[in-house]
Amino acid sequence: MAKEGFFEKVYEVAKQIPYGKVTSYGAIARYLGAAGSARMVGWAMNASGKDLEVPAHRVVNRQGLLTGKHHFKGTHLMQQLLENEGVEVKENQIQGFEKYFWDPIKELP
DNA sequence: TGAATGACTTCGG
DNA sequence: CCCGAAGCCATTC
Repeated sequence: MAKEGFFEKVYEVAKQIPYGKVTSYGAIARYLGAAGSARMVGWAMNASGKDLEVPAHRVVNRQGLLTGKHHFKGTHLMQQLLENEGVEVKENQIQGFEKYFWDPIKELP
């Protein structure tokens, strides 16, 4: 089995995302020290949904676009989850993304 | 061992 | 301003 060190870190950060907040793959990757490995963050999310319960719906790309939505169970499940948390989303894109953006590098120690 | 993939990001035309 | 291509790193076949 492969090492889950990287994934484990991603899970930790994703779980620490506060309610009604969102972050980007690049931000998490950079926080983990793996700047440039933004794809791996998404990869970790893919694995997270299989075993752990990680709020992957709170993780979006740099544009605040729900790119990972295509990998969710439902079509609008990810969007509904965000809206349920008070995040305004339209056309798979978060409205006022900067307002809901939560940077682990700035928020987490 | 090497090649391919991927829920991103950035630069160039 | 909009679209396309390359780069990145870790995991998987």
